[in-house]
Amino acid sequence: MNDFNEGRCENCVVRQLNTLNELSKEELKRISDSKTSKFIKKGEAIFKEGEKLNGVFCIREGVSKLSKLSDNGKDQILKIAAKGEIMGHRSIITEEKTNLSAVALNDMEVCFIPKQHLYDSLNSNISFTKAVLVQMAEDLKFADELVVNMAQKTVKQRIAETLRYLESNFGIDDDGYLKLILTREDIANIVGTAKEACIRTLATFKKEGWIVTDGKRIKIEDEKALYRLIEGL
Amino acid sequence: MNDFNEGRCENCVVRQLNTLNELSKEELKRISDSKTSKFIKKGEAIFKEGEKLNGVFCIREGVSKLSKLSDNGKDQILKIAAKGEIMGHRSIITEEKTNLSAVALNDMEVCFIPKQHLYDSLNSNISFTKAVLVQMAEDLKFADELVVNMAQKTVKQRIAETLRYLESNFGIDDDGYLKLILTREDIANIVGTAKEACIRTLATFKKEGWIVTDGKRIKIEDEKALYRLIEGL
DNA sequence: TTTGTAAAGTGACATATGTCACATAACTAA
DNA sequence: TTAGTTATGTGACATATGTCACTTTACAAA
Repeated sequence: MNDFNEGRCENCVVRQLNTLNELSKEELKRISDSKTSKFIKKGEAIFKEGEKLNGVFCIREGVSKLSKLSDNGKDQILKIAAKGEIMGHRSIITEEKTNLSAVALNDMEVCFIPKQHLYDSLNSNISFTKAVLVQMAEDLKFADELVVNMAQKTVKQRIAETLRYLESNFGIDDDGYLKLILTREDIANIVGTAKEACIRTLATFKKEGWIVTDGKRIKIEDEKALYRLIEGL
Repeated sequence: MNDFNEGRCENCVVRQLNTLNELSKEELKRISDSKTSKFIKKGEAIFKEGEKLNGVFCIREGVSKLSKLSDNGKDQILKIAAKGEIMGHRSIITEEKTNLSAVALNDMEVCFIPKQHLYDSLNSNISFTKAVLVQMAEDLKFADELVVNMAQKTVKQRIAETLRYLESNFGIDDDGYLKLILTREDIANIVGTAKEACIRTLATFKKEGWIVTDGKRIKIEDEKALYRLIEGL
């Protein structure tokens, strides 16, 4: 975590806040200058559950999964974070060890912001603090929905929902396939099922003509059908 | 929502913030004075999912369940809020309709704080804003854990976990029974299962000698066994 | 290319859980 | 108290899902 290279970061927190027009010019520069960036290879961890973080990470390039180990030894993916998103801020705010692990889903470049910078901003800039609060409130709403889905929906429905989520959040390539390519196991870990069940479910979706697959790649063919499945049954 | 009586409230937000030593005396008084309080009968709703709230509620007395309707028509209980806790702040912060319903589990007295008061404090008092942020970050961590439990644990484990939760958060009465008495259906709605499954699971716990029941009332007899179940299997 | 490893996929099977259809008990309001 | 309603409890059954034990395929490194 020490071999960070100096670098500028126009995305990340700064960009998010910029969007919100909340950070003063000076503050923006201060945070941006202080940032160092690091390259992470696909499959490598940025941080691990239980670690004490010294700052937050924001994503300059690439995608990361945020997951938590269950007592039964399985990994539950709670969020997929992409360019511009921050990771690790929750635990910095409560001043605890992090409750999640972050692992790169493809090659990444991340920026590191020492926690003191964050605390300084939280203490001095109320607009900044409010912006972080609003973000956290939205994350909480998302988590609430996730709980309901996990508790009440079938594996089929959750996988359909995940495909929809992947499409709307990460888009499709020129051939119409989901841009973000996950292993079947990762998909299983998102919906909280076994990889075999995930594979079989995708196979039935394919048989129904709702999706097309090509190796790991998935293309949604019948969005309507997936929607119907997600809601009714 | 209009028949609130004028009243003072020493608990609620004010008390929470007081504990944090964050609110200025004047601010404390301002919020406290502005508050009106209302009595809610067991089973009545304080607000319903999808409503636009004009402020937040804090609990002076009694307990409320916060739940969300799933597409399949079932109610998922996401949180049980007790004396001193605030409800509805998430949606006020993001300025959306509320995503949850709040229903009284017993007779309650709640205070209402108009949203403008909250906004004023959020805008002027950075310590207040930070305190709310920290609270929200903790809620988020709790939600993360809930997701993992829902996704990875069996109904048995989740029910055991719920009993432990009820004991540690609401305590036991003189006979050792859980103070907070819930219907089997409510417990089922907490763990996301059918009420029949809940009833049967409690029956096996009873048969194993881990709990004792008396009508709705439940007493934990063998805490260790429940712990073992929650973790391993 | 070869070879080794990780991922995808399949089949058989056990089991947990949901659903339906009731019976019974507990509570509530008149 | 009585009647009506709500909650508890039980049985039978269908099905979704997890687990284990493999085979096959894709991919990456030597």
